[in-house]
This record gives sequence, C-alpha cells and structure tokens, in this order.
Amino acid sequence: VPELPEVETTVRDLRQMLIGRRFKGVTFQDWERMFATHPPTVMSQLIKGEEVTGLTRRAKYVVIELTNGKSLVFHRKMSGNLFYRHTEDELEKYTHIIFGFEDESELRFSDLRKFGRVYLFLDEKEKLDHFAKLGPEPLEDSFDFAHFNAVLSKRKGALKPLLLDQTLVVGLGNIYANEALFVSGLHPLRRAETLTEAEKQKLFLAIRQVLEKGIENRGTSLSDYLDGNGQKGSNQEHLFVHFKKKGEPCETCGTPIEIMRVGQRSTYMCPTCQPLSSGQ
DNA sequence: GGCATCCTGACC
DNA sequence: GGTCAGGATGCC
Repeated sequence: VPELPEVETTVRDLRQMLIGRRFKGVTFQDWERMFATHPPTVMSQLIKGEEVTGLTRRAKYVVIELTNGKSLVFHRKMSGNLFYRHTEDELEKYTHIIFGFEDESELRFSDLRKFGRVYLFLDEKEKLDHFAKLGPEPLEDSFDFAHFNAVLSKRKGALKPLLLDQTLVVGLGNIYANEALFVSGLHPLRRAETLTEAEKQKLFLAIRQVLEKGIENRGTSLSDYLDGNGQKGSNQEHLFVHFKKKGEPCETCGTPIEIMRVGQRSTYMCPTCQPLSSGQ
C-alpha cells in the first residue's frame, strides 16, 4: 500500500519520536516469515542496547539507523503499518512484531496481509547491497530531467509497467503511477520508445508533482494506510483518476473515466485527456 | 512482457 | 464463490 508519499510521511513522523531511544528487544507475536534476515530471537539479541540515530527513506523502505552501523529496515508491501506507542496502549489488530525501547515505549509492525518484511543489516555494505538494484529517488535534486531522459531512453514498452518498475525510478506504485500518467496526459499503454522530448519532460514533472502533492496531504488512505500515529492521510480526497468509479466524469473534461487492466493492476485513465494517438 | 504467488478481508 | 486491494519476485 504505501508508496513514496506514505513512507515519507511515516518516516517524518517516526523521526520525531524514535531518535535517541534505545532498543530493549523484539517481541514476536506470530508469522516468523516477516523476519527477512534473522530469526526473532537473533534479531532481538542484535538490536538490544542499540540506539536510534536517524530515520530515512529509500524507495518504499523505512530505514532506521542504529548505533554501531546497524540498520533496521522495513518494507510494508500492501498493508503494513508502523506505529509508535506506549507499552500499555491497546494493541492494534494485525500486530505481528513489537520492537521495545528501554523507556517502555515501542514500535509496532502491523500488517493485515503479512507481506511486509523487516530486515536487520549489520553494516553499511549489507544495506547498500540490498538496495543495489533500486533506481534513483525522484524527489532528490540529483534526479533532474537529463537523468530521467537518460534512464527512460534505454527502456521500451508500455509506460504504466515501466513506472512501477523500481529500477527505473523508485517510489511510484499503482496510485501515483496512474495519477502521474493522467497529469502528463499520456496513455498507460503508450510505448516509452515513442515519446517525444516534450512528453518525457511532462512525465518527469508529473511524477514529482503527484508525489509532492501526496506528501503535502500526508499520504493516500484508501483502505489500510495509517501514519506513524495511526492517523489517516487525506490525499484520497484529491486524486484525479485513481479509484474513481467506472464512468465517473473526468474532472478536467467530463469524459467518463475508464478502468483497464495493465500488468495485473487496475489502471484508471481518461480516454480524452490521455489519448493513445501519436506513435502508440 | 505476462502470470502466479505470498495473505486476509471486503464486496458483489 | 469469485474478484479485487498502495508490492515485488521468480518463473516462462
């Protein structure tokens, strides 16, 4: 569920609350499969006594930097959430792992669908190796149009699956890919190799625009997503096409929104604003 | 590229 | 009971 804006919002929330806290250990509720690098008892031993020195985001991963070069990394996949709570607070449904701090507060990993994963990397190299295949961060200054143009020019095929490919550019998921294509006026099946320079420029700007808007609105809460305090975001109220009902009019031109299946994902688009004309 | 797969719950 | 849901991987 969480795409870049949701992960960024969570990281900003947790940064305020976690930095400086020292881990006591890990309490494992069920579903050991969520531990990607070490079994629960081993991970517990390894983080015990380590202090949180920083929180960052890489792609859709939450990265918690610890003392001694370690990092605790989460991927929430479809339905995972991270909450900062006090030990006495009532447990949220679907809580699978609890990371306890020495001061009786804790970080909880809840996930209805159990696709989420937690990783512990013991040094910088382990972490970088895990992230090695990820593409550039779309909101960083280093990701300029020249860079985007260069990476996109090497790729072929329909735009929608390309935008979801985290080796091209990270952070987009189904919601923001649909929104970015609408904003740039490009059809989801338009082939990358047929794009003009001007169209690539539009797409580049649209990607940044929809992601920044998502962050301003503290993420899109359509079903499961909640921030680090358990609150919903509001971006679902500001979507152009994603999650619209079939036939609902496009806000720009009034044409009924179409829903099609592209690469196993629901793809919402306006046939008037996103024609499949030039080039295909 | 397309497809199944990992899961649970909501909706038709 | 079938389909679908903010993701990503591994198999043709």
